[in-house]
Amino acid sequence: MNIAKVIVDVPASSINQTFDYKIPEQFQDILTVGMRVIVPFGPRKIMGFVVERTGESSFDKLKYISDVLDLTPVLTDELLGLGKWMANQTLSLYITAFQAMLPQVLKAQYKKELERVTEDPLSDELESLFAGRDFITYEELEGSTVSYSQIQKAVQDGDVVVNYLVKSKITKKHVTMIMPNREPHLLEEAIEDLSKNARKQKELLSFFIDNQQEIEQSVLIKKFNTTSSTIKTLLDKELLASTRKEIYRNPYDDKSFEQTTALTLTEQQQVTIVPIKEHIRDEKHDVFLIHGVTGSGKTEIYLQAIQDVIEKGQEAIVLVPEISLTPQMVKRFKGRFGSNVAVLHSALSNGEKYDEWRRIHRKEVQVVVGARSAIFAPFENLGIIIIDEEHENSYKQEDQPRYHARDVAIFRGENHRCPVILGSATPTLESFARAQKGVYKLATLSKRTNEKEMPKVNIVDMRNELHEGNRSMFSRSLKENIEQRIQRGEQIVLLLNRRGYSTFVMCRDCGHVNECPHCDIALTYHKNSRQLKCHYCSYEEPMPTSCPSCKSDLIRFFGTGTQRIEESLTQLIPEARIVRMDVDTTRRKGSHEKILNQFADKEADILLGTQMIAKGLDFENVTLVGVLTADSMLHLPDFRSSEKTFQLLTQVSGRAGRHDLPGEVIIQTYTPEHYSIELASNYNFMQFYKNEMSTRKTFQYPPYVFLALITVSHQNHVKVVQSAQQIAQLLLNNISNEGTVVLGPTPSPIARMKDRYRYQCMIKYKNEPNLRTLIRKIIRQFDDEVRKNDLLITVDMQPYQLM
DNA sequence: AGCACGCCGACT
DNA sequence: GTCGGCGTGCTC
Repeated sequence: MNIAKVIVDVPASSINQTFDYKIPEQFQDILTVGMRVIVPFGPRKIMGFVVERTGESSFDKLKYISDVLDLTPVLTDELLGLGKWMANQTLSLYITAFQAMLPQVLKAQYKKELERVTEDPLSDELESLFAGRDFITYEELEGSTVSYSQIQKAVQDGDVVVNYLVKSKITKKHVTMIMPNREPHLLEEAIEDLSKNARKQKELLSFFIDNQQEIEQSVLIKKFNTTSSTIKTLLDKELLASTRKEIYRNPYDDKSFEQTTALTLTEQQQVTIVPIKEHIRDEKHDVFLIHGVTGSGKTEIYLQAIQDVIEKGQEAIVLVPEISLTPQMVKRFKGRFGSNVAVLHSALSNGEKYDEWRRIHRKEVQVVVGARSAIFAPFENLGIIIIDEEHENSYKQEDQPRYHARDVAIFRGENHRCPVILGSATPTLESFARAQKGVYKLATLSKRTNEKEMPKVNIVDMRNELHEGNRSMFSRSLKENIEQRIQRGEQIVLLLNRRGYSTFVMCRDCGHVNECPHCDIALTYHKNSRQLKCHYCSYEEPMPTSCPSCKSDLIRFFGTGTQRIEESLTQLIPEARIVRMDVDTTRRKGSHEKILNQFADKEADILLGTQMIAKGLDFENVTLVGVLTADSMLHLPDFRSSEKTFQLLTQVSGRAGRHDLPGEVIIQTYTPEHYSIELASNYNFMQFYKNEMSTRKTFQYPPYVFLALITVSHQNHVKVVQSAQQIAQLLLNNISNEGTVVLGPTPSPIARMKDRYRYQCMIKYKNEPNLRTLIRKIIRQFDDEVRKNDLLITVDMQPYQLM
């Protein structure tokens, strides 16, 4: 077993296979499957993952592994299998799948340097560059006048060598610990020997006579109001000793969470949790879909199920959508399980993420709460996996590997024979249909734990407002209600559903719209910088003063940013104190929490924001929720737009009247008759499900069919169309089932991005067992084009964003 | 992907 | 002759 099969860190389809290496003697005992290694690959050195140990190889000129990077495997056997499965499912590369399962800092970085190996004089240029040193980096070389062939010659002559370095950017945080280095009685003697002036030294030594333990240097310095030089003197005399100890960054101070205990469950909660607990006890896999209205106590069910898992000595993964947005969620888990919880989310720094990951890896915690990628937590004894707000599309990764966390969760649940819980007030049609078919087990929580009714929802037809001369963004009813709440000292949440709606610039005379010169998309106006920016590339230009097309100066920006709403709201209701929450105001770390705390402390009457305020927020004083434009994303080219609208309206309505005060919701819309708006206002999920399912059936969309989306892009328009047509033709010629439909090629909804034209083919299929193999085969035929002519082909086996 | 190698035209 | 540009093929 002295050969290792390695997946190397080269993201190219021609390298998507294992490479065999001999294991040097000194690594024979320690090298295990799942570890990262450094291997020679051609002339350079790169990182790779060991996926198998074997005794034989069909390749006869094997090289040796150069180095081993880990003491314990970073990928368990299960995760290796998962990575392989995921790569096959999503048609991505093994190396990409493995990297996606690990924290960023474990990714290798590569450097090249030139080393001088001779005393003989080199060429003048090289000599001045080395300037007496033995090494120079390639960055220095690039900025110099030394030519490539000059180096080549020096290498050939054996005067210099090129070193290929593999660096890992692991950043461990250390503290210095101080401890006594002598028996107490010897320290006593030492105090006697010290001069009278050495007061601090004596104090320190007598401290260590009483305390034989180690103590952090910085704490010691503070405690005795001294400096590191005093300590150093004692260290030099070898009376004290010091070690460097690695510490974890703890983004949450565990002590600050008030401890909670299990609540008594309602009857509905009880009925729901019993079968889950049985599955935990019997180590049986099944998927449970908990369809529970907002406030029905889903989280308490999660917590009590996890309690069982912990008591069995097993582990739990909880996925929540973008957790930085819901500090309240973290609080609930930390409050119940304390320091037994690791938290992984996008707002953490890379170092913090790595620290949390290591706490999981070392089995120092049993629970992880986190966003999408937390599904890869390296636990080996999972007892439950929970996906809260199951319908959220942030569970789908939008770059390679394009996986859906729900699928990964179910795969892991099968591996570990443990239940997977999906929870939502508005489940996806996919999941709910599976529950109806009995594939998932459905549990319904129709009652709120506090027995309160859901807030009443009023729909305002904005067309009437317009007819009656109200051209503002606020209906009379909404304005009156806001004023009323402010008078009563209650609070208001206003949602601007901005997707597909932002502020573009248009000429009122000729209708000219300023577009990005590199992408087929209107530029967005940013007030702060007075610039027009493209959201897809980095292009920006100053706001024009006259129309570039007809020179008219009637050029205005249209649409509705939160900034504009805030301005007009202040005009309308001058006494209102408003806090705004959107991408602009939450960019800085911690600003998110700051805004929410400000609102919670009643320093503002109105919280105005985009979708990010729709989820998980819970303020007891909020009695009015207003949705400014409910239908703004209804007309996007996306078959899920009705579903997304229904979900958003239902979620945001749940923000009102969660406590003693009754809540009310006002939805403004230009299409009040649309079923997704009407049914959201009645909280009628079942009817929405039926309606939407029948449209999905008519137009053949999921869950009735599966989708696959192939996108082709290139600078040359003709080339894209040609290649996309060829791909569509190859698909058509080779599909095995008559029910399979190949649509397109059609231009993507954003037909050009970063100067590249984009065309797509959509495949709708019910049963096409060889589709993945077929697509892979077709793409391989374009390998040459991809490499030589900069053609780009991407495949999404489960598209959520059709852009 | 990234690197070496080899061929070619251009230039001191 | 020497330099840099690009196409080709290989990486255990």
